[in-house]
Amino acid sequence: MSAGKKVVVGMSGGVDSSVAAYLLKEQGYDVIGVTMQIWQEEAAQIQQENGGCCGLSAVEDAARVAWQLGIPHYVMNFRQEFQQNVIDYFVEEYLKGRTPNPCIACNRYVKWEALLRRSLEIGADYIATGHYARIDRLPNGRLAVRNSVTAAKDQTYALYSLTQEQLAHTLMPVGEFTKEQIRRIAEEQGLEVAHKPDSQEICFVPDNDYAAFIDREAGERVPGPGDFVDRSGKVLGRHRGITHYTVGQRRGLELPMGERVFVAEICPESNQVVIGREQDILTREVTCGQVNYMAVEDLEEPVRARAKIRYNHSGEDCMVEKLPDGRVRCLFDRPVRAAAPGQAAVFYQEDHVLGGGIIL
RNA sequence: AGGGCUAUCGCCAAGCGGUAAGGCACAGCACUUUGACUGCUGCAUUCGCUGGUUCGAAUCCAGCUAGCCCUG
Repeated sequence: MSAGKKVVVGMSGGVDSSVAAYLLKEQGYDVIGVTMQIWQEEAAQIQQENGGCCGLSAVEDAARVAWQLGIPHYVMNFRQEFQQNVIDYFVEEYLKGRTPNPCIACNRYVKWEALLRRSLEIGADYIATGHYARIDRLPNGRLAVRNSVTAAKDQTYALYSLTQEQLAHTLMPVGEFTKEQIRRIAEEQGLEVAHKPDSQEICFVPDNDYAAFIDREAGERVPGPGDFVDRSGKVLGRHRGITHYTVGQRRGLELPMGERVFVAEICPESNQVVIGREQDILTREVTCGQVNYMAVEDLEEPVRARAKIRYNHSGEDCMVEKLPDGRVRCLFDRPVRAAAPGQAAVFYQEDHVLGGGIIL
């Protein structure tokens, strides 16, 4: 069934996508390696040092792996798409006092819209990535992303926005293995990237100082210092600008309140950052917009599910209900902490993705 | 320039003659393919200053300085 099928593998130069390419080739696919160029050269050089997941620096590594595997390798330029849908989005969200997840935007707009479209244009049947996730056909006929065999390496959270059409043209061969197995396969194949460190942090922010990055990108538009206030409006101190904070944050507040305090809310209009105690950042309910349904076509009735409100979240049982206006309300069995507007809430049933949306 | 009270880490705060608790803040590390959270470690050879008593004082005494309060 895989014979002759053409698949474009997005090769970042890391272990995962390298092994993905190897596995597909072994399975008989006609594999083409593609590395996406997504940001400026200068930044790429800096990033090279920390082994980013999606850097230009990766081109050389990817090309070498492709050569070793005996598959063609191309570089595609997606800088504009990345700038617009990931970087600009990231900056705009912070300016609005929200907390974006750039990986989700990158997956949706760059990997699965731009890369998939261009791959189909050049005659490919699928695109493949090195994500630790699997795609299953459910009894109801729908395609859904499912947890990888290794819960520790699950990446389904960042893939909730994929459409049926996109899923039908996607392969994720790495999802059948554990990270250790993948590294071992890379070693066995003599791939130099076998021991490359895992990527982390935001790939396009070289020094991990995202606030400074926003300062550079937004320039004049960056809001200046303002007041830290408590829930009653009492001024507690001065903050360095709302882009430096995110809901649930504790460190860096420089507020000796005698007990641990957190950012409870960010108000762009008044340029205030509301400070609260542990209990103040707990919530039982969250409303989401920009909903994508995956395991179901629509949500007729409220259903039980387990929701993750951030990438690294074990999840919390809840009731998911579609509102008349199309938004979705999530009622948790137990309070969740620091649900940040801008982050995604992804709903799971069993081990597959039911759908998800952006927290309002 | 009458009386009273207080002066211990950036903030708060234990200590009451036996050789400086704790919390918050802060820093580093760990964790982490988003921002966060979390965890671990570190953080006053010194107790407003100067003398005195004592084997030994942040703890007792005296003076000085500063702040607060009450009377003028």
